[in-house]
Amino acid sequence: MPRVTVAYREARRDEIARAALRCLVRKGVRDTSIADIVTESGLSTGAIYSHFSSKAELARYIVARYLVPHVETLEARARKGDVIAPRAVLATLLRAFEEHGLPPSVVVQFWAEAMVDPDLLAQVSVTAERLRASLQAALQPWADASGVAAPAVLAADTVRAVMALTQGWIAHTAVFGSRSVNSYIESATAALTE
Amino acid sequence: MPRVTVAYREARRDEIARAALRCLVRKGVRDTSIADIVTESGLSTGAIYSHFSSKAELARYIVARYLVPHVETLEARARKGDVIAPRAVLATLLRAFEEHGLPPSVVVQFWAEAMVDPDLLAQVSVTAERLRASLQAALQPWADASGVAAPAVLAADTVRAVMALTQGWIAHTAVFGSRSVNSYIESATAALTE
DNA sequence: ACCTGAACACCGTTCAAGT
DNA sequence: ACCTGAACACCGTTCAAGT
Repeated sequence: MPRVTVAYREARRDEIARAALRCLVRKGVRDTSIADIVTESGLSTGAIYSHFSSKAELARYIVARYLVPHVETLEARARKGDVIAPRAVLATLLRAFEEHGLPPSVVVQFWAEAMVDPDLLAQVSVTAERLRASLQAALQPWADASGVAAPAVLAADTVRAVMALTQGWIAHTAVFGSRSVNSYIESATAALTE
Repeated sequence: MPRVTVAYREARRDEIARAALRCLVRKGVRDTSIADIVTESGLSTGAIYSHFSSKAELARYIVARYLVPHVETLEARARKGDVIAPRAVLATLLRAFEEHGLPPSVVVQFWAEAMVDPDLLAQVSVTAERLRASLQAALQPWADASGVAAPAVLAADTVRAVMALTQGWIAHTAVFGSRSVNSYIESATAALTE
């Protein structure tokens, strides 16, 4: 029987996760220790471990708690118009990402963590699948209007491409420094259409 | 005064780096310990530290030693033809990458390391700059033939786009599983040209 | 039930001692 | 000069003891 309410527990988890996220943004995933999170949150080691079974589970919680709202914002934006072209979806996706607080460098570090933590990879995959399904729905009118034989296949392939292009922008921005969304889309288009 | 030749020293560094790379591919960057490299190489902790000042310097050496040859192979391929379109450069780049042994998941992990190790970021930047300059030279004939007012600017922008598209393929493959080079290029083109 | 903080196993790195 | 491996500071995690 819980002595505190579920809401209290969730608030406490959130408090820890927010403190952890501030550390991650400041110091990076590898260089953030439990001791850092203890200092940042003002709690003790044991308190953190009574809410999360491990550092890895805390990372998974952060992905679920702070990346999913990002995805929801992106979903909402992608559905604002009616017939939306893939370029517009990509631009919306990248601009929404730019405006949100999560730095590309942190996203790349979570990808790397997922390469080494199967549970985190599963978490990332679930989040990505939600985004994928939603973007595909947003692109369906465009695919239908394209007059192609199999518009569902076109929409599915196009969404994967949009997601890969988003990842390209994130990785490029993280490694080589900030890059304008417009010039990325324009030069990628020029490169592919020759 | 060195008791052994420079060549011997370099061979020893290589021996350690190769053992380390086998560990990285098998266990991931974060989960490879010095103890693992000691076991894999058959040397002692001290022997490794008498050749590399830290684990970070070993990582930098691996990037310089095993990524630069990749880059050289890509450079060579990119220059095989005469007037090469960006799509062909991208396809060559991705296919060369596919055929070489370095898994995309390891590349993503090195990006993440670079986010947290300024010296490694500098190393990655130097390697990338070499590749960039070489690909730009390979694309110059195409840019000149395009009849645009500033072909040098077009070539420079296009190369950045090709590199970002390559990073997109690497990140997408690492996170969502293996993806065919052709379908990636085709669906990205379809997405951008609407 | 939730929390504390000392204790534990393990990590990267150092260094006195060998050859 | 190169190498050994015990020693050190620090990491993530556990757990007996408090409230």
